[in-house]
Amino acid sequence: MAPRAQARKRLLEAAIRTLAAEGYGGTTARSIARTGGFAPGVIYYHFDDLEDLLLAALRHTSEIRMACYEEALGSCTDATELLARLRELYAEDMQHEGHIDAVQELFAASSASPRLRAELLAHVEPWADFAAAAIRRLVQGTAFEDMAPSREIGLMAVAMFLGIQTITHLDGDRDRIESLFTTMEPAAILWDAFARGGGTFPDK
Amino acid sequence: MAPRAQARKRLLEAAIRTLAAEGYGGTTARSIARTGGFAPGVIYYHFDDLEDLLLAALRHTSEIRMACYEEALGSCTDATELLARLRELYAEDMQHEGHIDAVQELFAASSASPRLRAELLAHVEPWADFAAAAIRRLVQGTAFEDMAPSREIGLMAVAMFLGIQTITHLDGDRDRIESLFTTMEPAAILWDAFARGGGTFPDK
Amino acid sequence: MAPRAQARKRLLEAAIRTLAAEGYGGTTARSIARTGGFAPGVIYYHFDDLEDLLLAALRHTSEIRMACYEEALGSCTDATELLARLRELYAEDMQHEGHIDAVQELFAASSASPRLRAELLAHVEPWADFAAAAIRRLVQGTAFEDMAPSREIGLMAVAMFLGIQTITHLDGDRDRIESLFTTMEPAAILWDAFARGGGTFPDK
Amino acid sequence: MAPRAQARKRLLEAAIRTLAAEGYGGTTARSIARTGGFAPGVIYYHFDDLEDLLLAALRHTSEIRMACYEEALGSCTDATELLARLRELYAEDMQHEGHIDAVQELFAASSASPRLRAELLAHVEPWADFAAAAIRRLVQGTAFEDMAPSREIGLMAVAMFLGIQTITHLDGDRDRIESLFTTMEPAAILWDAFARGGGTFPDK
DNA sequence: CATGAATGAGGCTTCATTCAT
DNA sequence: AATGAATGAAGCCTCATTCAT
Repeated sequence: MAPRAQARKRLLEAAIRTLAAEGYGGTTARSIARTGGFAPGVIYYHFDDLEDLLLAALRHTSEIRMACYEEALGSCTDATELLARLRELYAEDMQHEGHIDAVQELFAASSASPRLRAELLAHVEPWADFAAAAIRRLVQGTAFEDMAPSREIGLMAVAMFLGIQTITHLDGDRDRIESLFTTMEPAAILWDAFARGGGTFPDK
Repeated sequence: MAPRAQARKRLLEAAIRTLAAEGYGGTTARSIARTGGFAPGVIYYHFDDLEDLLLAALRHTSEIRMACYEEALGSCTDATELLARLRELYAEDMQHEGHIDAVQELFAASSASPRLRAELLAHVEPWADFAAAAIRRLVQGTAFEDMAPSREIGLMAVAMFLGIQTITHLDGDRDRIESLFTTMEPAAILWDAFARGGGTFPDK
Repeated sequence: MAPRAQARKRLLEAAIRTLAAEGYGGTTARSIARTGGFAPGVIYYHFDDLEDLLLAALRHTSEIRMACYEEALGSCTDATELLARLRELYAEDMQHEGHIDAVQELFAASSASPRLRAELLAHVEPWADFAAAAIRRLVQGTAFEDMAPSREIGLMAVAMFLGIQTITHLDGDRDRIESLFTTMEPAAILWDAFARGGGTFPDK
Repeated sequence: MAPRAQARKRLLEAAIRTLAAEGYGGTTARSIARTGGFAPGVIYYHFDDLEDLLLAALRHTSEIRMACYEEALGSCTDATELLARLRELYAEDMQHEGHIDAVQELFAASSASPRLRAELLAHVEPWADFAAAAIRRLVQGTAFEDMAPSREIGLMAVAMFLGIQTITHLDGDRDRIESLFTTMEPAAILWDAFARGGGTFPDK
């Protein structure tokens, strides 16, 4: 790998790790450098500014995660299975360096930087589309098929994800999310029964 | 009103307005003082430090809004009506000095301050309970009555609210939220028909 | 005197003294603060920028000096006397905190700051006019009266002054200037004789 | 040409061009390298440090210009012609990569570096001598011959040149200099008439 | 109660310079 | 000979906070 690209990657990952560990407010040139074990000056050798580095880090991590999610959920038509896979993906996210926490911090900081805001907005769109597609697959063939204006529903799904993240962040209690997944399970089972029944509820 | 309390209130409101207008990053002792038309020093006369002021501002605004919401939604058992009232409340929120934007900024900043985090967490709980109660009223007497572990559902409602706020913040497009309310309308109508039918779907 | 104005004056004078002592390159927020015995932050309490402070210092010192020169030379019609008074003024300049050296440094730095450049240009104009007026008084009633397009001549006088400063700066040898004044003396005497002779050269 | 010497020359010229284009403040190792299309590191291969490069650049450009001036003015005994040739040389200077601007910037920076100051001083001397010689040729055979202590007059000529440069720099208006040359023309013509008359003024 | 001048720490960024390749 | 990544010091500026008035 070119030394240039390798160095950039080191910086991107130090930025992500710092965001996750210290929050946006604690993500300074110095703290990133400390995390990555390099001098603060290097940042400016590879990026125009801190904003530039953070933007690049956002793109870097978002691409990686989007690819994972697409592969894992791309062909899922079953609510129960969808839920199970989401649960796994989420657990995986939590272990990988804190990608999600980093992104969360960037959302939080968005009002500080127009460029960051624009970049985040550009990332929300594909995630909403992706969520909408997943939901469309679920709804297909049921009575709700025509009713769901899936664009808005996709956006709501992304919103819910963000909101849950935000709250989780507050107490650092990741089990809370486990408990939400558990809460959803019966609903997913019910849904699948309904959908398989051709869109009518099963007799109780 | 005691002059002391009046002065405090001036500070609290200046803090809220500054948070909404400049974001957390732009909320400094100086900018708050500029907004409120007083000297920066006053802040330290009434509060221990900036964190203290911000915490008090959070409590102040949250109490006021909670009272409004309780009065407006407290007795609502009808999904269509609930949606309509939420819509009104939201519009009202947007006009009142930016309470919501201010709170949003504080969520964003939460990772910077443990005390802030704790305070926000303490506010999420009652809002989740409140949302859960509203949902319980909706579900009562339907087939879903026993199924919904309403605590978690209440939390998801709050999460969704936060998430939608976050996204709205990104592009400043408040119409997007209007469009979500519109999206939900048919679902609310359908639900009411189902609920009034004693928990069975109406024949199509 | 208002504390505000007093503080500003302290800063202006510290800036002038630092410019004279350390040169433009050595005139940093820190060095100015060290010179004046205050914290670097104060500068930004009273001025927008370092540039702003330096501009204000230029105006401050230029006004003071212009007033002195006007008073001393305003009514001088005699070359010998003019020269003698210039000599005194110059000696005085050298003792007063280094106003001249400071201005010299700002000229030197002008290519670093468009605003500084504009300000200096605005100061050159009145000095050139002032020099032109002095020369016009000398020439009046002689054969050269109509010939001298005094605006340009005034500019040349200012240029010469600046250039001599620049060179003097190089070796710090102030006597060199004394020697120039001495060089000019016979020419001044000759001129006065010529002028008093109604514009014809005296017999040798 | 030895590759070594060729490389040095590239550096020298890049330094001159950068000084002229960006000013002393903008002349950094990086900006010089960018101008010349080489890596910043090369500078330290050929020179001890930046100061060393700048000093060498000063010598380089000064030698070249001095040779030009000597050739063009060396034998000129006529004020009118002297003026005309100076005008040409000056126009030529302006077109050649900005030698003059570069030197001007170095004068400006002189208080930052004792070595630079010494070097400039060493260059002023020969230029003053050169100017003195030119003036001596003009004065020869006139009534003023004995009066002019030409060393000081030479210095004043150099000073005036520098000062005019400084002022020109301020507004970037090169026509101003043209206008000064035009202003001097009648004086030169008058002088030549006087000198050719053997040192007495022509009858009017 | 309130003011506003002052402080000092710390943030971002640039730069001369070094050094492994 | 040349490259370009990396370093560490230092510059500008902002900010929470204090304190004399």
